[in-house]
Amino acid sequence: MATLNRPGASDGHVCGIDAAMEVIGGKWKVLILWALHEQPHRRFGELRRLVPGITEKVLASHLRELEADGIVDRVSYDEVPPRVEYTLTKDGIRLNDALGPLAAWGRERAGDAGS
Amino acid sequence: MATLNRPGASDGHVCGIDAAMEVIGGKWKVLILWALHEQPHRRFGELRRLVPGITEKVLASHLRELEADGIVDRVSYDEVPPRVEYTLTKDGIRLNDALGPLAAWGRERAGDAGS
DNA sequence: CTGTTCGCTCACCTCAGGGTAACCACCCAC
DNA sequence: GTGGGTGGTTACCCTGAGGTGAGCGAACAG
Repeated sequence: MATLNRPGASDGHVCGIDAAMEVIGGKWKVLILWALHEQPHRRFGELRRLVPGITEKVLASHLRELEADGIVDRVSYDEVPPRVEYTLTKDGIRLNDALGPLAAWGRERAGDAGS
Repeated sequence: MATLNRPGASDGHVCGIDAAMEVIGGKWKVLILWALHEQPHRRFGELRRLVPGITEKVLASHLRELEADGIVDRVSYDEVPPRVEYTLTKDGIRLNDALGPLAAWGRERAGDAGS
């Protein structure tokens, strides 16, 4: 509905999708989201193992961005050795929900040739 | 469940989302998709105008990638001046459908502060 | 004859996101 | 004391997606 060619869109986005794309635009973001979706309350090291190939730096920075975007919640326990847990916020859960159909589409076309 | 930590995923993807992300990963892909969704059968120049800020080179390459991925259909009429029309394929339409919830999520959090 | 439209293509350059790797403070097991 | 585990941080480098600008070949307006 003409969301695209409406010049007065709020904050530079022409439709909701690129607002979402800004959040999940990182290379590993969706994988982190997915890992967190399957098993909430993961720790840093667990996440690193769950997302094979990611480096600590990138995992940390992505986690920070997701936290800043209100997608994940970071809880650090003041123990020793230091323990930090990451969870999805309500917004993050809804984001993952919204990602569901997209995942289904991708899986469908990966399995089926997509005729 | 456990799609993530399953090492034997088909072609390098751990879940359907990153398969989808490969398709819509370009900076302007979703905008093109969205423009095509709102009004099918757009021409190159129209698309360029509909997606403000994109350059010809990038539009052309993104269009080519989308075509290679079976998302858009390219029909070139052998007239003069040359005319080319782009349409969404059935797969593209379903992709846009799958993008719907994501767009809703983005719009919701753009408008609402996300409490 | 010049300029413009149309749908690109080519060569070049920039820049930010991501990769590499070392390091930190702390504690426990050996 | 040494090594390993915790959860990071910092510095540097590097690749590739994307931006810039020009041109092309035909027709048509002026």
